Amino acid sequence: MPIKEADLERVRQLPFLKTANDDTFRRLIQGAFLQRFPAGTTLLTEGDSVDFLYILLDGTVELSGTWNDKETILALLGPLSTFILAAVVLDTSALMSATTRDRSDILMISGETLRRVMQEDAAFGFGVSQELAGCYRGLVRSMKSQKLRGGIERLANYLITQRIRQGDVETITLPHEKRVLASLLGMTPENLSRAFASLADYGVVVNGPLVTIGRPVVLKRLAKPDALIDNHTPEEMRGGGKARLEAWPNQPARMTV
Amino acid sequence: MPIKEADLERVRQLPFLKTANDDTFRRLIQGAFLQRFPAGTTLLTEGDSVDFLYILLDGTVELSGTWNDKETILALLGPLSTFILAAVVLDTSALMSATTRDRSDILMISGETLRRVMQEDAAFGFGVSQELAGCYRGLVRSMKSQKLRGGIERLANYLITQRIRQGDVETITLPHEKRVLASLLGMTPENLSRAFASLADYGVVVNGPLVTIGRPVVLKRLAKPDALIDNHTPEEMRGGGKARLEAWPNQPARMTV
DNA sequence: GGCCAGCCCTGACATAGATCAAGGATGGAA
DNA sequence: TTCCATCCTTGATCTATGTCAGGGCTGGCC
Repeated sequence: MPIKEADLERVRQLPFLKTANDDTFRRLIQGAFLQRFPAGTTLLTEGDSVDFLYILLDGTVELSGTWNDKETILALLGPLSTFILAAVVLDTSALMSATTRDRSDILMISGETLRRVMQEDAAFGFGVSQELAGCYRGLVRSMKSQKLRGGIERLANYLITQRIRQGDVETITLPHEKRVLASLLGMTPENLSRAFASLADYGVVVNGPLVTIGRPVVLKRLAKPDALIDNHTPEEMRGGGKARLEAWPNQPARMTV
Repeated sequence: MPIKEADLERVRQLPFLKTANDDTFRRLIQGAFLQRFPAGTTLLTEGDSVDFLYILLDGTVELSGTWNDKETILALLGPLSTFILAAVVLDTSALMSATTRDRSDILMISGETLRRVMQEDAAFGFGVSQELAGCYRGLVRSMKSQKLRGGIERLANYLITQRIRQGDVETITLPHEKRVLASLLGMTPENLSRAFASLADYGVVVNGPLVTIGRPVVLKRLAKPDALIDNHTPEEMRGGGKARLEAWPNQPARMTV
């Protein structure tokens, strides 16, 4: 699948590639290729050695981990997300599996090339560091959410985050199946159902994938959102450019825990 | 407190400083200073803006997060650990609080200088990326442990990890108070106590901070340790040098979840 | 020695969350 | 249309974990 010029333009705007010089960028995409995967494709299984950096241009990718026949979703990525960067930088095997959840267009960049050019283009290397730092901070937030909050509180905060990211609308659309959301939030589908049911007392009405937040203030009083856990950054992340916009440098709508 | 030559030597051996050129290193330590803190000092509260990179030369530091009057310990660091690197790289505020747990010697490096030299010395920048990637992977491991295992299993794996790091001895010494360990493992002190009690059936005998693992094989059958969650890297990390040694590039004995 | 604070353990109890089982809604395929 | 698979919900039940209260042990200090 040929790489379209428009795609290159989009990729070039990624924070960690924006700082790269033209030669670096050229070398990175030289050996890169774009591939379209159907939904449900396993791109990578945990433990696999990693040869490519993946950049999701379109679609959805799920990052998951397993142990003892149990599985949990660690992140859900939307377009213009980078993944398994850490494994590539360390030239080691992946700790998470990556699976497409929708049909997805993915740009794959040689890991070896990436490591090489990082050591020659300091500005690019700095960009990669920033990206990694953002990923790290995203995980810290997830971890705090997981260890400090109960299931209902995690859900309430998820809804509030979605509401902001979808533009302060009254009715949001859940971007994923409920059982997927449940795993992301660290609970069973049954418990997610019950959690939604308890939120009825707080003005939350569920209708399939549509969730109406009737009394945001009341919900907020329950959720107690916190800038040091919940990343309420709306849409304008890409564009601001240099601004610190903190963690998750390139995270669009759907991500979170 | 003057920086001793021996300390500089040790710091210079940190993986992410080893790759730096001499000029970079000189510039980093130029404005750096070494400070000794008593136990229980809060170095940084979550939400604070971060001006320095901290390098723990001696002692113990706890990284914690809070929400809604609850607190949880996210990591315990021993000598030659770097912390809040991510916040420094992004020039943003800290997501975790940092507190000394023993008397600690800490080297503080100007964050601004760090960011500047990263953009001039690509090899150093690459080292920082590797360090960040290692931290990220450490957190992924913690997250998987937290979401996929129950409390007893987390404890069992913690003990197995400690046993390996302390040199495959029969009796290990818990490096921290039990209530601290409980928080790190994501449970209450009461539950940790009970978890230890249930491990008696698996040959674990507790005597204050001394834990004897009588039947490691039996314990292992319960714990089901997994290379993609538990980092069983023993001591020789520092020294191997270039080897990928994977995550947590500079993590000595006490760390884990 | 006697006192006190901090840490740890234990039991009783309450709550959150998981599991099991059943049934309803939806949507695609025959 | 009918059939079937998938997803979601709900109730009953069980398990894990948190909470509260009591008490023992230790070590510092008067």
